[in-house]
Amino acid sequence: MKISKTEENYLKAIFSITEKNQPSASTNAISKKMKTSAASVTDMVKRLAKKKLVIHESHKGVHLTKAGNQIATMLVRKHRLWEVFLVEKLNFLWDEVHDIAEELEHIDSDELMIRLDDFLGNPKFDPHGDPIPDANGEFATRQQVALNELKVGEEGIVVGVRESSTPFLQYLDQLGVGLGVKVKVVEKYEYDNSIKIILNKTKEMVITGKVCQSLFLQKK
Amino acid sequence: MKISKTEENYLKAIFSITEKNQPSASTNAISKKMKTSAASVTDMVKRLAKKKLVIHESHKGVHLTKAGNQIATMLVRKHRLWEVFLVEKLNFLWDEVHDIAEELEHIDSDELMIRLDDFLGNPKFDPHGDPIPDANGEFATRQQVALNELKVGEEGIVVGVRESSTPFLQYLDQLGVGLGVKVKVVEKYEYDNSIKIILNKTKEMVITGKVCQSLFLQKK
DNA sequence: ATAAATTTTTAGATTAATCTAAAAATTTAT
DNA sequence: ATAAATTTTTAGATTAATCTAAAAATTTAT
Repeated sequence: MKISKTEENYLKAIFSITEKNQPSASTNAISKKMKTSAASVTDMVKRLAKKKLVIHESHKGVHLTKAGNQIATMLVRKHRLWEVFLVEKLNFLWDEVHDIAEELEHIDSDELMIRLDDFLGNPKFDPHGDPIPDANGEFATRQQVALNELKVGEEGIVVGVRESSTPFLQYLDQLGVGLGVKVKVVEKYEYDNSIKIILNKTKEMVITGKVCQSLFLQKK
Repeated sequence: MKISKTEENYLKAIFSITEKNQPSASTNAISKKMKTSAASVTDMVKRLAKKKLVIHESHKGVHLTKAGNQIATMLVRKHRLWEVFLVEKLNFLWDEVHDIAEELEHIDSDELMIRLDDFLGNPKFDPHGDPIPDANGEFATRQQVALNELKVGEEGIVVGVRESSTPFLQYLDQLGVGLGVKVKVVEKYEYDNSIKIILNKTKEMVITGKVCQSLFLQKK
């Protein structure tokens, strides 16, 4: 069965909406993510349902079938592997790779992905710290906490970000925060949830509660 | 101006037909290459003409404008650079890369191609020995002759093939012929244009006139 | 619990890319 | 040089993906 690039993008949108325990994705939520009209979504959802990639009850939202989920997961795998390639091999910055990977993920060749995976050393996480599902669709898990959950005196290493928008990533670059950076919590300010930290045992700074929530660390 | 993948493929088809001094590509020739009906070609050609990518006189065939030629050349550049990547970095064989490169060539990012080119060491020829146009669209040239033009006693190194079909390339693999192989002409048989050669100073064999015509060598 | 607001679907159109069949134009062969 | 063959174009349809406007269904608020 042939699946168009557009259909693939809808599957990915539904996947990302239902990822966080949401039982189903609403027409509106999908149209927002896909930047199309709600009417287009209704149409497309019907087509995907005919192909058994989603389950749709009128006015109740959609969720992926096993087959649909498999396709979406492989798109995530391809996206993240290409991002590793772009950063590790072509020296792109972590905030520059999303759009290109968005195109590369639609290249259809299992053999290519096997070889790319090997070439990259079978990475388990992408340049933003997001897990790369393996060829069977299994996501690696990792012991991690958001920075705002650390107590004063505790230390950790940055392993991921909650959000991969270009502005956020560039802001982190400005602060000197990236994956692998050591963080020690020096002080916590209840008043606005900001935190004073030391980066790599050298650089002291205060960061806002908003940023703290979006940084994942592995405790030491 | 946005150019669809389909439009790009038509431009490439017209490029490859007109490449060998043909002043224009006929509707039929394009339909054969694109595996579509002649009617579809007429339609598409009109659309490309409206975008100033081709010149079309009814019933007389089409040729690329400067802009159309530029796009086609960059597609060739991208195709061949990706082929180098697939063979050099991902260890694909030279007969396995065409279809994947056919997809990768449509990825639209100048920055990506600059970095890929650098990563690969700015190669001038692809895994089949075909020249890779530079970012300005200039093709490298090379002193080369077809094997059938060598005289008895002359030697050369295989630098290219006239045809990159999978069967031909696999046949060459079987013979032990690939880019970089040294060839010495030992004898020429007028009767059927076959030639007796020695490969890499060790392996003697007779190859047919058909194969001789399709192998390009650099004389020593 | 019903009216108002919101969400979703339906109806009807549009555009890109394709098709087949028929008509028109061009080329080839006698 | 004209008839036959071939090539190209036109006409009219089709499919995927999209849209706006209106209708229908659901949810929210009084």
